[in-house]
Amino acid sequence: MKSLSDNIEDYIKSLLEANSTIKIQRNKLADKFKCVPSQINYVLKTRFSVERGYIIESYRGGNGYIKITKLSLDINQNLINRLYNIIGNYINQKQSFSIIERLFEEDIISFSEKSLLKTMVNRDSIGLSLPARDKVRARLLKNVLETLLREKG
Amino acid sequence: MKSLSDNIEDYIKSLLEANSTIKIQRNKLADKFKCVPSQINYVLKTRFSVERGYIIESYRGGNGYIKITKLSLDINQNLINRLYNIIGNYINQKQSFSIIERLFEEDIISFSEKSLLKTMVNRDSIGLSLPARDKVRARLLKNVLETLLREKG
DNA sequence: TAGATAAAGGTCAGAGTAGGTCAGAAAAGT
DNA sequence: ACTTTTCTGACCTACTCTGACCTTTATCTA
Repeated sequence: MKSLSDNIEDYIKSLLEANSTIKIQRNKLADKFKCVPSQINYVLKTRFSVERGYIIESYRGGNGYIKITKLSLDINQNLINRLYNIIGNYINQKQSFSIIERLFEEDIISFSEKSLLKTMVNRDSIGLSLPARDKVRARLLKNVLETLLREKG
Repeated sequence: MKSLSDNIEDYIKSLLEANSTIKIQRNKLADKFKCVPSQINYVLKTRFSVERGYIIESYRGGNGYIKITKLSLDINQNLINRLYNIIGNYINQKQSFSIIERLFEEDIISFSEKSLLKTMVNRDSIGLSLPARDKVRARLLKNVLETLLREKG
């Protein structure tokens, strides 16, 4: 059974299949899914983040809207560099999962590579307590991106 | 006389006969057997471990679930299991490289997966000093082997 | 035209829902 | 009696959803 958030996510993605940029109205969408408007913000925040390759812009006031753009980077090297720069000295599990998911969606890594990487940056695998864990994760992931640049760049 | 745990075990196994992957809800199941939810975790831990050929994944929050996968053990999986058991609580870089190399030679992982894994268990990627580094590496690698069991099973 | 009102969207705390962990009590073996 | 296994409950963590309150922009009206 899919959650409300999952359904809204699916709906937005289906819109993005026809067009890489779409405009939605928050209240209308909330109405369609019979939920509170801020639910839409929650979905955008958790599923359409920059790490996942989306840009969100919005405009308030009368005739306001939310614009969602799916970035499609043609040159992988650029994407890898960008992702690399998103990672600072620390990164949490959620963000790192988003980055790995992105690499998969852009065909830079295979499905099983995705699984392996997620396993590697998983908090239980690293097994340290914070903040050491987030620091190790950042290093692991940065090194992986470097390897990917060498291999697939 | 069968214990509660035995009964829950039997029930889960009967579900797994129809499908090698099932999703359950912890609270519902606990309800069905009139026990506390953590009893389910106990059963999963004692009867559905990796060593016994099962993989457990779960998701919290609304619409949360526990996913149980039964692995069909074949030759590769036996190898993976053996490698798994070789790894203790600590493993150094050299040993881990030979395990990864072995996985590659047995066609369990691809060339690029090999590169990624080596990057991950590399001492610079982990970046800690000994013995913490070898401990983290052991955990990482064990979890990777579990993932491989799930993926390539 | 300034000020009021309406019409968007944004933020954040907290309730709700679901699973995880761990120590210790209880029961079952030996 | 002692050891191992089972079972429970208290407390923890993760994800979802709502509602109250806030900001921005457009439009209407005195």
